[in-house]
Amino acid sequence: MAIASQYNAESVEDKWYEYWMENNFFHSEVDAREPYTIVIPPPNVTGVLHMGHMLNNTIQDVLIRRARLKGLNACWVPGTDHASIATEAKVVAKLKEEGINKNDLSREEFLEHAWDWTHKHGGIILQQLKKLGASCDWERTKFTMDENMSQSVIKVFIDLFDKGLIYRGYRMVNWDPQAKTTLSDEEVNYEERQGKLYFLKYKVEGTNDHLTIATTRPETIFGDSAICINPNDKRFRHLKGKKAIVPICNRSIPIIEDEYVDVEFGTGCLKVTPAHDENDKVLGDKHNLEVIDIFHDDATLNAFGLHYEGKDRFKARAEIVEELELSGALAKSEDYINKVGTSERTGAVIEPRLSDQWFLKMKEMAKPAIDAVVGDDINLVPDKFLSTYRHWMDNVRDWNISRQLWWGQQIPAYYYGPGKNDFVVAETLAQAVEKAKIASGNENLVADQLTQDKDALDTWFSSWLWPISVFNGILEPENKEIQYYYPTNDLVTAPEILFFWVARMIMAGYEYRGERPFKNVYLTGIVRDKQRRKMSKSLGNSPDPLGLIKKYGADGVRVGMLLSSPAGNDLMFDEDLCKQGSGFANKIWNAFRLIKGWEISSEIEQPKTSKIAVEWYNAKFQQTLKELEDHYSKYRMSDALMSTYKLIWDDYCSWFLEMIKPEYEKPIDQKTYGEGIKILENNLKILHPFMPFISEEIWQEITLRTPEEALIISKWPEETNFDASLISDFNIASEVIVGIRKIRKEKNISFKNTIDLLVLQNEKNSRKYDGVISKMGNIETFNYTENNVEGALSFRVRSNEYFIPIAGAIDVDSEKAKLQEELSYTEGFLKSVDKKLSNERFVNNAPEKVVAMEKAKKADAEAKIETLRASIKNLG
RNA sequence: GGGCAAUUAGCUCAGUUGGUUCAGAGCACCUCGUUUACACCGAGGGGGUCGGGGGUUCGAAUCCCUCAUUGCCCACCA
Repeated sequence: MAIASQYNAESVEDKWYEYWMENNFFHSEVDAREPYTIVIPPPNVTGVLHMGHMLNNTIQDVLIRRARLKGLNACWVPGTDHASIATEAKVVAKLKEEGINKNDLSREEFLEHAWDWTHKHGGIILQQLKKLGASCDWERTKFTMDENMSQSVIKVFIDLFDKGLIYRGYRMVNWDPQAKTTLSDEEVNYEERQGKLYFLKYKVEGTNDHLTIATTRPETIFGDSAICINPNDKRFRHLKGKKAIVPICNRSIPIIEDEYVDVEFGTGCLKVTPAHDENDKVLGDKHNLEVIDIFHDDATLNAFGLHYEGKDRFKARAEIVEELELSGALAKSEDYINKVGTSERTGAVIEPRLSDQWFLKMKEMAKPAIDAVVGDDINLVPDKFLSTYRHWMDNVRDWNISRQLWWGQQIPAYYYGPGKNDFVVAETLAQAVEKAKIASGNENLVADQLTQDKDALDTWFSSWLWPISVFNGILEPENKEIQYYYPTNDLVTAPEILFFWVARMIMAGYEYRGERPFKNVYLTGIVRDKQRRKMSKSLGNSPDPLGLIKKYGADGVRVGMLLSSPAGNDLMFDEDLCKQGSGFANKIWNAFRLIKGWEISSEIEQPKTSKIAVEWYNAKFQQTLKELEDHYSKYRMSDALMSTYKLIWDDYCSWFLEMIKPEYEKPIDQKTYGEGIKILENNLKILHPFMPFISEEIWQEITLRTPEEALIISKWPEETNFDASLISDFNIASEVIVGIRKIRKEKNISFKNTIDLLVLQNEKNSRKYDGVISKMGNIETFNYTENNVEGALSFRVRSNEYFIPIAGAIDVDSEKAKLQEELSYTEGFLKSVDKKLSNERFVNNAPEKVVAMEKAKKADAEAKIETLRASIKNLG
C-alpha cells in the first residue's frame, strides 16, 4: 500500500484551493438558477485574522458550499471596510513614529499616507481567509472606499438630506479630546474609577444662607447655569425663586425646581451644567437655561474658565478644589466610585460635549426595520435577540453620522457664507456652485468661494449600504445584478454589532430597495478561551489562526470551530477540538485507504450480508440526510456536523465497512464495491461543506475526474423515501452483536475463535440481519431453538434470549447472580408500573396512548420475569 | 438601578407542545485488545437528586413562585 496512513492536510489543501480558483468555481454570474447570496461582514482593511473571523467565515463557507451543492447559484461577496477611526489612528501612530505630526499635513497629504498604508496592509486578511478555504467570489471583492462605493454613500447622503432626514444639530456627543473627534456610543468603554465626590457651598443671593451641592467634577462650575431642587423637598422650600452665586466666578444663577432631582442622593441639590452633561442638557432645554461650554476641543479650559484658561481639565480640577477649599466653599469631599467613559481607540477620558454635528433622523426609518424583525420578514438566529433588538429600536436615537476625521467620505456640504446654515449639499463642487448661486442669491459666486465641510462620515454610514452597494444598487438601482442577488439570504455576524450595523442595514434596505437586505441573521457567539475570557491581543490568549491551520489543517480547524458553536452562545475555544477535527480527517483518510486497497473481482457473487449492509446503510444515510436538513434549517451547525461525524465514524466506518469487508486477502465482489463507492461519494458530499479539502481530495482520488466533475460543484444527494424498519431491525441486531462482544470479553474468548449462537425468540424479530450477526460476531453456527439451552452463556435483547454454548466455561453462581440482579430490577420496574396503573386518577386522566403504553410495559415485564425465573431454575 | 438569558455527567452542550426516541451526545475517564484501513485505532464500561427550596398536576429537567450564582444588554444619578 503506497498511500500513507497519516493524512497530510498541508500539501493537499493548497493544491485544491488553487484548483478551485483556476476553474473559477467560486465565481457567480447572473443566470437562470435561483441565487443564494451572502455578503461578508467586511473586516477592517488593515486588520488581521483572529478567531472571531475564523468562526464567522467558517460558518459562511459551510452555508455557501452547501448552497452550491444544492444547485443554487451561490455568491459570497468578500470585501473590507475602511474603518475610519481605527485606520486613521494607525496611520497617525505610524506617522508619529516617522516624526510626522498629522496636524502638519494637509488633508490631501494625509490621505495619500492613508492610501499607502491601505494598499500595503489592505487585503492581508482576505489572503488569510483563503487558507481557511473560504470560497468567496474574489472577482467581486469590494472596499468601502472604492470609487463607486463612495459615490453611493454621497448619493445616499444627499438623498436623505433632501428628504429632510439629515440635519445639523448642536448636540451632546462623546468627545475624544485626544483624537479630537466624536465617538459613537459603541466606541466608548466604561470603567469604574476611584474618584471623589465634592460638596460645594453656593451662596444664596441676598441672604447669608448657603446651599450645598455634590459634584464629581468641580471644574465644571464655570459652566453652571442653575441649581435644581426637587419641588417636593421640604428642606429647600425657602429657596424657591431665589438665586445662587457660583463660587470663584461669582455669577448669579437661578434656583429651579424639577422632580428629576433625587431627594436621597448627595445633598438633594443639583448643579445644572448643560454644556457638559447629558441629563443637565435635558434639564437645561426644559427650563430654557443658558449653555456655557467651558472647554476647547482638547479639553483645556477656555475663557469661561477665567484664570484657569488653557489648563487641562484634570489639572484644573485639582487646582480649583484647592481654591475652593481656601475660600471655604468646599464643605467636604468623599471617596466615590464612578464610571468613566474612555475612548476605545485612544484611551482618553470622554468628554460629553456639545458640538455641531450631522445627524440622521432614525424614528421613521426604524419603523419598517422593527416590523420586519418582529414579523416574519427577517429572522434572527437565535431568536433570543429579538427582544433586545426591539428594545433598542423602540428607543433609537438619532444617528450622529459625522466624525472629525479625514479618512472616510467627506461630507458633501459646501459653505458659501459664514452662517451656520449657509451651505448647500451636492455631489460635486460644480453642482454645489450652481446650488449655492441660488441659495445665496449671488450670481457671480465661484468655486473658490465655497468651502467643503471638514468632517468625514461615520464608517457605518458606508457599511450600512453594504448589501446594496456591493451590487451597485444605489447608483444603478435597476441593474440586473442587484435585481438578481438582492435580497441576500443569510448574514453571519457577531451580536455586538446587531444594532449599529445589522439594524442599520435593515433600515437602508427598506429605504433604498423597499425590501429586506437578508432573510436570516445568524449571530455567532464570542470566541473565548477556556477560562471564559474574551480572546484579545492584550491578553495574548488568542491562538494564531494560521498557526492552527498549519498544525491541524484548515479542515481540522473548521471542525474544531464548529463542534461547539451553537448560534448565539459564546464559544469556549479549546485547541483539542481542532485535534479532534484533524483526527476525524485521518479517520476518513484511512477508511478510504481500506477501500482503495481492495482487489475487485467480477467473478464472485455479492454476499448476502453485503447486500443487506448496503440496504441498511442507504436507509441510515437517508435518515441522516433528513436530520441534516432539519439542523441546517434551524442553523444548528454543530448538530449538523455531529450528525455527519457520527454517520461517517460510527455507521460507515465501524459498521458498514466491517460488514462488507472481504475476508483476508480475498477480493471484494464488483457489485458491493460499486455500491460502496457510491456510498462513499454521498458521504463526501455531505462532508464537503465542513471539510472541503479532504472531501475533494478523496473524491478526486476515487477516479480521474474532469473539472466539471469536481466535488465542489457536484449535486447534493437526493432525498428519497426509506424503509425505517431496516434501521430499527438493524438496531436490534447491533444490540445482539454488542451482547456477543460483551460475553467474549467477559469470558476472554478471542475474536479469532468462532463460537456458536442459539436464539430463543419470545417475540418474532426479523431474521434479516442474521448473516450480519454471524459475520460481526464471528459465529460458526447460528440456530434457533424452542427451549432454554442448559449450560450455555446467555444474554437477552428485548425479550429474546441468546445462548452461547461453551463447554465448561460457565460459572453457575455468577450467572445466577447476574440473572437474579436482572430479575429484581425487573420486578421493581413492574411494581412501579403496577402502581401507576392501579392509580385511578392516572388511568382516568392520562391519554389513552400513555395508558396503553404502560400496559404494554407491564406485559413485557411480566414475560421477562417469567423467562428469567425459568433460566435461574435451569441453572439449578 | 432596569431588562433579558442561563444553571442538566469531569468539560462543552442537546433535550421542540409536561407522559417510549427522557435523563442524552461529543470529548475526557476506566478496563481490555500488537484481528488483514486507522493506537489520530477497536471493543466494553463507569458517571448526573437536571442550581436550592416550595407549588400546580395522576405525572415536572420541562409550567408557576422564591432564593442563589453567572453572563449579556440598557440607563447611568449629580
